[in-house]
Parts: sequence; structure tokens; C-alpha cells
Amino acid sequence: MDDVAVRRLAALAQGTRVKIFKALMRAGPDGLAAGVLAERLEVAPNTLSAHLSVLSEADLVSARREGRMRIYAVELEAVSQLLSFLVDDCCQGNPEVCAPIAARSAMSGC
Amino acid sequence: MDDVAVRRLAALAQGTRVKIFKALMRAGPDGLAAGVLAERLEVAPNTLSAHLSVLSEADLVSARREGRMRIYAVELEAVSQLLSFLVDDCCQGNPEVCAPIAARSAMSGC
DNA sequence: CCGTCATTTCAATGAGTAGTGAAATAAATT
DNA sequence: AATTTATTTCACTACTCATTGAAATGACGG
Repeated sequence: MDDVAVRRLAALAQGTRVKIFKALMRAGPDGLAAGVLAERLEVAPNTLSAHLSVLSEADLVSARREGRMRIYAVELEAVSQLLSFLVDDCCQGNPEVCAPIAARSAMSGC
Repeated sequence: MDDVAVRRLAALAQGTRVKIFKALMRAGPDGLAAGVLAERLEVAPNTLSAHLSVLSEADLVSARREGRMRIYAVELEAVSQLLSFLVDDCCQGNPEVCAPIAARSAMSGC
């Protein structure tokens, strides 16, 4: 559990990858083709592929084939698990301490 | 904005640091002394200090002095910002897509 | 089947980072 | 002031990781 979270955080802890992640978050379940991402983010295809592989091994994104392109999409379930991991058991079980902060974060814009 | 988030993710993307972070999350605003953390997590004091410094520069934790010990506590506001960053603008502005997932995550256990 | 498009794999290089022992700082106690 | 306690800073080593060019794989159209 703990290990998975670190792997996911590491996958996101990089400038290019976090941009990829956010682009895929915006795209939602439909996802985006690797080539589209490469062009949109101005990243070399091979570099992008390496980053997608990291995100993929962390299960933060999944890939499917469509014709000759490969479509990547965010794994919302994994994102949800990651957010939960970061905040669960917080404030010694006193919700009122951080409830006001929790209120305006966490997928509220989603 | 983007840069801050990556810095914070990088700070959390490490086994020892994520344990420190979770311990401090559990402790809440009261925080924990560096020494207590070192003993509880079985980390050498100098190693711990380096990790706390990383978390601190990412503004995920703050430090205060109390007697001769230094007390570290989580910065809930920063945590909140980080969670928001990860999920905002998601699913092309179609809340219904990820709302069910959002429901059971994000400071819900808090 | 042959060429082309989309993407990945490989090998190599340079940059950043975790951990350690030893020394330094800082505050309280005697 | 000297000593002990709590923590940080320093210098160093080993390791991991991002990026790049070149070659390889896989799928489609002629």
C-alpha cells in the first residue's frame, strides 16, 4: 500500500510527467494519443514514451490501442486511492481540525 | 503554481519522507519533535533532518522551537493545495464522470 | 509484400539525490 | 563557564533518473 503510493508520487514528481498527467486528467476517460501528447507538450516521442511508461507502471494511466495509435487515459481509481492515502488517519481522528480545509479541495473542481 | 506542485510531489515521493509526512498528518497541528520522529521511524537524526528540510522547503511542514527541541507540523493548507492541483479541471469539466470516485476520497477519513 | 506512420526499445551521458560519519550549532542544566 | 541534550550542517560516495539519437516493432494502405 505504502509502496504503491510512493511509486505513484514519484511518477508525478517530475515536470514533464505532471504535465502529461494533467493533460490526461483534462481529457478524462477518452484519453489522448501518444502522438497528440507529444505534439501538444512539445516533448520528443521517445522521451514521452519513457514518461508514459513510468506513469503506466504506477497504474496512474492505462493504454489501449486504436488503429495504429496508442491512446492513454488516466486511471481515476488510482488517483482517488492516492489522494486517500495522503490524507487518511489525519489529525488524530479529529475531523474538525482539517475539515474546513478538506472542504474546498479534492476533486471539488471536477 | 505548477512548479510548487512538482516540488511538493517530489518531497513526498520517497519512502522515508512519506512516512514522516504521514506521522505528522496523524499528529495534526500539534506536530512532533524531530527526535521523536527519528526514534519512532528508526531513522538517523542527520538523515531525518535532511528529509525534514526537503519537506520544509516544499512548505509541506513547518517547524517551531520548543525548549531545545524542534517541533515539526504538517501544513494543511499546502496539502489541500496539492490535492486541488492534482484534480482540478478534470474530465473536461464533466463532474459526473469522476464524481463517484471523488466522493470516497480526499480527506474523507479526516 | 513494401513503404510509411505511430510508438517503443536500446545504449549512453550527464545531473540530481539518499545515506553516512564527523563536526558544528543551539539551548538548557549544573 | 562547562556539560549534556537536541538537531543541523558538511563532505563524500553510491545510485537513480531524464534526455537523446539510432534502431526496432507494429499496424495500416497501396
